[in-house]
Amino acid sequence: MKKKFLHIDVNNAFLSWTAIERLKKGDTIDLRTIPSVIGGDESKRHGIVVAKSNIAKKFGIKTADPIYIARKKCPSILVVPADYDAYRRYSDSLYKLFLEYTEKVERFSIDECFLDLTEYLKPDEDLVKVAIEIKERIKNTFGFTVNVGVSDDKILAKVASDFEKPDKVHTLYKSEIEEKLWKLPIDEMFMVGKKSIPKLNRMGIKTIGDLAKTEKTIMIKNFGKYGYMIWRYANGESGEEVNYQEEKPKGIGNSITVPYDIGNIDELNVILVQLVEKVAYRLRKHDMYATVVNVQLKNSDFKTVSHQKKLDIRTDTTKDILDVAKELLKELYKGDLIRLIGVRVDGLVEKNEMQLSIFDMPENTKNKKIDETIDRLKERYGENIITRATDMKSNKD
DNA sequence: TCTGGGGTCCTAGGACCC
DNA sequence: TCTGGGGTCCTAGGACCC
Repeated sequence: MKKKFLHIDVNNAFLSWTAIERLKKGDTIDLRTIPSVIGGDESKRHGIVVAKSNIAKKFGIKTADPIYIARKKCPSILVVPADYDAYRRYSDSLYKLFLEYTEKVERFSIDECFLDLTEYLKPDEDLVKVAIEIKERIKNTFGFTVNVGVSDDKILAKVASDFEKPDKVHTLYKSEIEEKLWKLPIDEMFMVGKKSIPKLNRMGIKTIGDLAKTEKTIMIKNFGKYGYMIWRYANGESGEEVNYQEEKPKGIGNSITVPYDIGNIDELNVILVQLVEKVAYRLRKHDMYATVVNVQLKNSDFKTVSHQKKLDIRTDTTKDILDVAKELLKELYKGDLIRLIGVRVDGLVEKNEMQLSIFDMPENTKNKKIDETIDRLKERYGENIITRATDMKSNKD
């Protein structure tokens, strides 16, 4: 049976959502009607463009541009900070709305969802009509616009939602790919990034059609699995399904670009503690254990290095993770100037799957108790209220 | 270049085992 | 030792996405 997929993508999500929030709070200027961007704090060296208004876009401002570049392109640009709590709320409301249409909803990112309506439409119901209805409902209920892609292939639905914006419904059925997809330049293909483009160009592949018509075996020979994947995508044969079961995370990470380069390990350790606190807290909120700990450093030359360690025992305690993270940092740090430090836990497993080994319980009990207490305080008073006493030595001398 | 942060997936090479 | 080949696990790094 022919599948019925929708891909819904919020237009300029972060900027639209911030604009609405500010209007609600009495601001008279709609960020969407002026040259504006959502950006990080330059004084903390987080200064890049996260989202832009359509007017800002007309000045040539692109996502991930440093803000000083955005200012060069448009001196009158208004830079506004992000409000991730608000974004999470809008995302949740959207998701709830989609569940009225089908239980097969996949949250692909904070501002994108896939819907599988194959078994949820009445015989006389038209998929495009439903798409338009959803789009209009969102606009009327929340005050922001979306694009909806309609297709019988999941990835084609995603590509379709990226066609002309904003506030549009586009179809890209498999039967339409020759006319609507193949003429597009290769860089507009989903999953084709700037590293692959030169290599594809050298093979004479300039359009998505060129890719689709290249021999499958040649793509596999040159790009391996990845080559086969993008070849299928270009041919409208992704075969992918909507993953609507709530997906458990496979890893949880936290990293920060520090306000100034750091050249000593004691200072790095202090930040490492904060990062591990956050990561371990989120890990416990997911009711999961980690089996791998990873520490990453980026130096002032933007060179990135990382070390990871598989744990002997799965854990969710801050202390266990911190002990390993400190070891990894020590191994990793060669004395240069550090711009970014990050911690990740990987190889996550669900708690209920765990075979309780009585051998690793006693010494863990104390740390578990500490974590539970801290988590409760965080829930009551907010995430930033409490931080474990860090390495006091580095503050004393 | 004054260049963020959160993810997923893949690959290549080394260690180790039989 | 002038040392095969296959499988698995682990690690580091990179490409890509939003």
